[in-house]
Amino acid sequence: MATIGDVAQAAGVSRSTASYALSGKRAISAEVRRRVEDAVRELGYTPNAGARALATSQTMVIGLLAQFLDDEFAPAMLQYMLGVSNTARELGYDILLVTEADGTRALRRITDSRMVDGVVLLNVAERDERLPILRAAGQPGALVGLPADCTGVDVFDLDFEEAGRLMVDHLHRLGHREVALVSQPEHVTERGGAYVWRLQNAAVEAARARGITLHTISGSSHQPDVGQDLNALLDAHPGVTGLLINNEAAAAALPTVLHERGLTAPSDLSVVGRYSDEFARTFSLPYSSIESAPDRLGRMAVRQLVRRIEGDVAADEPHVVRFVTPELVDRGSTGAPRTA
Amino acid sequence: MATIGDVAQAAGVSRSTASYALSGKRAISAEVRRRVEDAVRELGYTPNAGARALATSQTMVIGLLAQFLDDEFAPAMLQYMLGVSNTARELGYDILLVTEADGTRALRRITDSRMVDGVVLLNVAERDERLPILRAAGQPGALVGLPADCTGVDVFDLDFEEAGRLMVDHLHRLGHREVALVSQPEHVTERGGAYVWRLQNAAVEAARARGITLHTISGSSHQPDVGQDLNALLDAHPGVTGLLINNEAAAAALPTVLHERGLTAPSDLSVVGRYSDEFARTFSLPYSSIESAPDRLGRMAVRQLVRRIEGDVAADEPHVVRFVTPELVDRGSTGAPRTA
DNA sequence: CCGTACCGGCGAACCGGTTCGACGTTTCAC
DNA sequence: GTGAAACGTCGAACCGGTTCGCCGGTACGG
Repeated sequence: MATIGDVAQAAGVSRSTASYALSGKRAISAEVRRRVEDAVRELGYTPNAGARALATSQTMVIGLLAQFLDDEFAPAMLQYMLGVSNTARELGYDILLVTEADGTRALRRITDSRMVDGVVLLNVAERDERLPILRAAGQPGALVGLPADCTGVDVFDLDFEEAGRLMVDHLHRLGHREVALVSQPEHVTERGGAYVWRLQNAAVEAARARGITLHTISGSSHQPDVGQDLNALLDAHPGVTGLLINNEAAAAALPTVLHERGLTAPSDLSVVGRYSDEFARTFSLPYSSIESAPDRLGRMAVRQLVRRIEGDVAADEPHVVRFVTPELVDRGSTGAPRTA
Repeated sequence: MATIGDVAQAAGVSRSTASYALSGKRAISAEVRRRVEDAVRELGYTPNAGARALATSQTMVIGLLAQFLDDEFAPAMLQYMLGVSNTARELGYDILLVTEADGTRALRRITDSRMVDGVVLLNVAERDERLPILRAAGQPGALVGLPADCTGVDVFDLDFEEAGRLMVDHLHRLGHREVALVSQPEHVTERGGAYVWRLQNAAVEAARARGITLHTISGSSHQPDVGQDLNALLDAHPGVTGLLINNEAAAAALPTVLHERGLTAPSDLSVVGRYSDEFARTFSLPYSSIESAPDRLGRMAVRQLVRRIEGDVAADEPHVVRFVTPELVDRGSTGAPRTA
């Protein structure tokens, strides 16, 4: 492999001059610049990433910590990862992917060894063990998901409270008076997936304010079971005319369940989900839903992270906690309740 | 951050001695080793990855090129990625994730700049543009997917020919005489997804050998459409008693289609799919299927790649092309044909 | 008793970049 | 005509590791 020394020699200049000619950080005569650029082309020179990282203490790599927890719906994670990865590349960064089960050890490893310039944490829990380590590392970090303590990091998440209200209000306006909310499995909540009860609490509150009945259950995240959960719910509350689904597995199972019970949306039952548009298209879920916008959140996180890395933002500028306003995508699965 | 110089100073030895004490590449007295290790602990020393890479020309990073093509079923890719990532970590390597649309440019970038010690290519096409670049790079590479030209790389793939035969034989043995195969969309095949027709050709051949009728169609990879494709198929060939599904989207859509037509498997129709067990569990697909073993393939690819990187295998040792023997997971969706 | 081998440690060079300070030439204002 | 500023280039130092060669001291065999 050609080094910058080879380039300099071929162009008949010193190494430093070659470096300046390529970086443009000092004035270089047009003639010399041309000779250097020719040499680069001819030798197929590409700077050695390790050497550059050592000299500049910048790696142009962002760490992506994706936590795949049991009982969580994996395909949804892919959307976030792609949003992060593609945006990073657009901004000139590569992605070091970490899927290690022990996220704390992994985070320590990549920050301590200076493999990355900053870190994106996905699937952040209420009290995420990775956060203290990230703060100690002194590297910028951006989160997708809302922890209890946001100091020192930039945080991005869907506004799940607003999502809960929106779901309830939507059905309330259509005339529904008894609805049910299916959440993620309890493991997820206990492990710190705060978004589950953020949405649920807001929905409960909105239902009370509107004076309508809201049943809440947590459905399994695996498939034979979640179908049974849904059936049990519908059996237990025959008066329910609307379903709110904050559980991807439940959403995916719902078409089959409704078929089996001979129900169709929206004539028999109104349904509102909460998942990404991509997810809806892949599985042809015909339900109106709150767009969870994973690619957008990943994109926002990386954008802000890169601003911090590159110092475009003053070090003392307060960190942001930004909530994406949920939008309801109408797929025609809601209407007036059946006039039982 | 502490450097090895700091460690050496704290331990009262030279930098080289500290290095040898940690690497064990030369004999060091127990006393000195203890002092060095204490200093490491005390200072929280972690070697700088860039510096080490520069000195050893080893980065301990593997490039993972995941190609997300339109009209291909994205969630399946995640399984491969996780197999690769987790195995790499077990072997001491980190993963540089590349999802760039232009895989050739990305591959050139990460190899030329020596960011990685080797590369895993996913979703390899019949004539993959990334291959010539990989060969020119002179870095070891492992592929998941079978290209036309395998020279210079290690290749791992499911034995799709055997899978096609297995599907046909299985239904033939049960007494079926007219079956249909649903493949991926034609875009996928045209773009070089050779596995589609590798399976199909073998299935056609096996059907001829057994003297049974096999209809073949290519279904859409998106959902509203693939359901229609399936309905059209069943309408056109009412004599079909068995369905072979080599198309994840079709498999996911099938339960709904069968419900709508009032059919159940296996009493009305026998069904054999081709997808991963993980996929089956996530979507509760109740069909017997050929296990596509994405995690296993990813694991095999990384294992072999690391062997090459670490020189455990002689440079001239022939490269391997290894086919995983498909296994049929019985989920009870096949039986004797209905005695129409 | 001497030569040799080995042990344990040190100093220096090297990996391949970037960047600072210096220095000789021009250019230009006064 | 002279001093200062700007321009273009170079040499050297540095980033933080690893590794090679060397050397003094000790053990050991002949």
